Order: sequence, then C-alpha cells, then structure tokens
Amino acid sequence: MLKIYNSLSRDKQTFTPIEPNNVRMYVCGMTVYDFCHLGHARVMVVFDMVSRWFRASGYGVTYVRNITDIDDKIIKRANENAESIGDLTQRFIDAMDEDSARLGIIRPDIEPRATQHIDGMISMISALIEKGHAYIAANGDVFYSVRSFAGYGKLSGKSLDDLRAGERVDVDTNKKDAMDFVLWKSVKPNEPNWDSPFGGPNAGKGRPGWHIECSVMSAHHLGAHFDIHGGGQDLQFPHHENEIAQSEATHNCQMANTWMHNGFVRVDEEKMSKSLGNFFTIRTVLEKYDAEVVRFFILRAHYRSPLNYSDVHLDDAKASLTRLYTALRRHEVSANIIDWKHSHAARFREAMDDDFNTSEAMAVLFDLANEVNKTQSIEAASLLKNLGAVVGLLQRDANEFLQGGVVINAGVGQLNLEGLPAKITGAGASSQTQSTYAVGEFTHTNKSIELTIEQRLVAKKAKNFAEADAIRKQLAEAGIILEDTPQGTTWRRV
RNA sequence: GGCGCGAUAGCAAAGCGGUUAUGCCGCGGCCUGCAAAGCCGUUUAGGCCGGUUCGACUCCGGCUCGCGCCUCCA
Repeated sequence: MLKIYNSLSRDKQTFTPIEPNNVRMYVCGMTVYDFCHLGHARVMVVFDMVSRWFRASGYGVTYVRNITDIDDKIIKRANENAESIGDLTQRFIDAMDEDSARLGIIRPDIEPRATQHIDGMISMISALIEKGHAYIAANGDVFYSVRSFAGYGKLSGKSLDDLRAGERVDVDTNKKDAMDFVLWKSVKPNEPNWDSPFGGPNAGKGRPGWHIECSVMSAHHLGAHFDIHGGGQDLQFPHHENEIAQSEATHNCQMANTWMHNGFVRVDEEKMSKSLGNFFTIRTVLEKYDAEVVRFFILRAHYRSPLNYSDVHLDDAKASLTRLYTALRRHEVSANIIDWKHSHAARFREAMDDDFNTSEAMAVLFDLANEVNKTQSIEAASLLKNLGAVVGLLQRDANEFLQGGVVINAGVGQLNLEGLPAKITGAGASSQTQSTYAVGEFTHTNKSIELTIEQRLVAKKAKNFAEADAIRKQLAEAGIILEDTPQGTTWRRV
C-alpha cells in the first residue's frame, strides 16, 4: 500500500488513483533560457523515480512535464544574445533533453510547451473574468483577484492577511490587492504578443503570465481533477497556490489530490539557485562525474530532504555505487523478473511504498550486494540488478561502469609504458538511450591497459614481484587499479 | 515581522519507544607473493534543558542554532 506525503494535507496518505489503473501526474518543468542545473536534475530524477515506482507497482502512468518557453527571462536572454526566442528555447530544450537522457530519465509522456496553449490560457482567463475572479486593469494587464478565492493559501499554509506583499518589491499600482497576480501581461515594445479579447490600451495584445500556463496545460492533458501535481519546494508558493486558485475557481473541483514537493539542492548549506549564482549545471558536473553517480547521489537521499552538493559528496556517492557494481561484476544476471516475496524485494517495496523512501531502498541494495559477495548467488545478483532497474540504476555492464572513471591528469609524463591518449566512452546511466557519452580524456586506452597487464603477468610468473609491483604502481598513479583474482587480473578506474 | 522545515556518529543518510540501519572513511583480522576487491569484527551518534515512560535518538514542552517560503526560482 503506497503512502505519499501530501503537501496539501501535510501528512502521509494512502494513495488511490482517481481512475482505477492510471496515475495522472503533472510536474512543473523548466523555463528554458539556460542550461539545467543540479536543482533541475533533482526534480527530473525524483519524478522519474516516482513514475517508475508507479509503473513497477502495476499502475499505468500519464506523466506530463511542461516547458515554459515564454517569459521575461527568456525574452531578456534572447535580446541579449540577439537570438530569436524560438531559437533560444529550442536550443535549451535540446540541451535539457540531452542532460535528461544522460541522467537516465524516461521522457515524460507529454511535454507541452506554453506557447502551444495560448488559446487555452485566453479561454481560462476569460472564464475567470466572467466568474469575477479576475479583472482587467487600466494598463491592460489582467489580474487574478486572490480575495475572490476562499481557499487561497490552503496549500502553502499562508493567509492573505499574513502575507506582506510589497514589503520587498514595489507594489504594482494597477492591482486591487497587493497579492493579486498577473494572468495576462499587456504587450510592451519589442516583446512577442498574442491577440486577446481583454481590451485595454493595447487592444488586448499581450502574453500570458506564468501561473496560468500550468493550470491550462494540466487540465488540457490530464483533466480538471487529477492525481498528483509535483515540483520543487520553491514552487509551492506562490506558483502552486496560484494554480489551485485559477483551476479550482474555473472548474469548481479540486485540482490535484496529492501535491508533492522535492527538497532543494544546496551548496554550502544554501539553496542552489540562479539568483544566488551558486549553481552547477548538469553538464558541468557530468564533465567530472558519471551521470549514474549523480543519479545515485540524488536517489540515496529522501526526495523531501535537502541535498548538499559538493565534490566530497559526489566522490562518496561514486565509491558507494562502485560497491554495488563490484558485486555485480562477473555475474550473468537473469531476466527482468522480480520475486516480490523475496525478503529483500519485500523490504525494498516497503521502503518505496513509504513515501518513496529511496534512502532505505538503497540500503536494501547494499544488503543485497553483501549477500552477492558472500554467497555468489546468481539469484541475489539478479535481484540486485532488477531492483536497481526499478529506480533506473545498475543497468550498465559492471565493467563498463568500473572502467569508466574520471579524467586523470597527473602522471602522464612519467609513464614509460605506452599511454596513448584516447577518448574512452562510457554509456550514460540509461540503458534506454543508446547514446554514449565521453566522460573525458584518459591517459590510457583500455587496450594499452590490457597490454600492460600482460607485461605484469609475465613478471609475476617469473616471480619478479618488484617489476610487477612497479607496473601496478605506475598504473595506480594514472588512476587505474589492478585486482588479481583467481580468474585473472581485472582493472578499474578510480 | 508572518508561516514552515530541520538538528543523528569523521562525512553522508534512514528507520525505530526497548533489538546491527546503510554507504564512504578509520582501526583489527582473514584472504593475497604484496596489494586491490571481498569477508568477519570494530571505534565514533542522536544540539541543549525539562517532562511522559519500567525504558526515548524516537512522544510532549521550552531553548539554541541552521535552513526555506513570503520577489523570478526545480
């Protein structure tokens, strides 16, 4: 029985989909004016995990994640770049797709773009005006009247009287109430605009505000009442609160049954964000760390907890994931079937059913790795790999992961062994994407490493251990660890 | 100022009113030519002050500190 913490009720509730076998989930996606950072990675990974767990639990899932492709920042950036808005947004959508694929994200079923739903937004805004929930201001902007919606504040727990709008920002004098938010922005010079029936000094020409997008796109694809609405913690207020106000005032029914919010990624105990400038883009991090390590790093914490980012933590995650892959080494794993009655599988399920406790689920994976190492059981190894698949982990060939490594810059010059620079590729975290990605430039090719191992083997057979150890040491300095086993010598990258 | 969240061992991170979380690191042992990996064992916990209880890291109250939202933000 799956329980989910619902931000709306502030407790864990048993999850029952509205339709018997289809979970309808909407997640607020990205505003595409720049590369995605680790905070975006977390939303993508978390809700990917959520949708995977629904599917593993036997549900059908309709997962919608929107793309905001029109807003102030996009317009500003396009102007700065002297680039068209369409070119800019497409460029960053492509980049997002690439980052997402590398992180092993299964694409959402539907990825609507705001600019594809302008008509729907105009309709909803018109309906809100008709119902008295919105008004056209003198300058032609259309505002939502927060006082007109009795439930305003129910998601964030804020009351209108406690909110001190205007304390930190100048209040727009066109508003009736300082907390009213914009639904339609009347056109400004050199800005893209659409026709609307809202009138005003610019004859209705303008563009939609941010909040209305999600109300329209979620209703369009999932209906007025759906199961789950998700997003980052920072969207809870005002974005999600405003969505509720718009949607519920329009449709006269509850918008989403369950609201899920993932915690922030932090840097030095502070929220990672564009405005603080302390963000790391996904692609920057992936220059140094394997995408699956990043995915594991995100998944080993509970989705609602804050997640501190640092190289030390990524190194730690890498070492941990290495342990799991090491257990899988040399095991031919059987088909994709999980016996949920198996004690480890049952524990895994119990953890995931308890508000997606991936932290606990990862602990099960480590216990399973211990069992594999102890007993060499193929069943245990298969279960480990198959449970990994449920959360999008451990699907690569173990050696491919272990020999992927990161770039080693030190020691190149000192090596007298053949160290041909070469680009070694390692597959992304997902087995679903066939693309491969370079982790970096290595000082040794796999081939040269194997040749070196052969040389060392000759020395070993001659009991020339000084020579054998020297070779091993040289490779170690280049970040390559040799391991002698009864089946021969294996290697991996640090 | 309003509202909310958190404080667990060297680091990271869960569960749980009484039983080994888990991973990394450290230490000891086994294994190994020596290592590595692995296995076994092991040192470091529960911000502070009270209360409830036979028993609290776990429940309640207070305090301190940190963080978040109240402005665009995943």
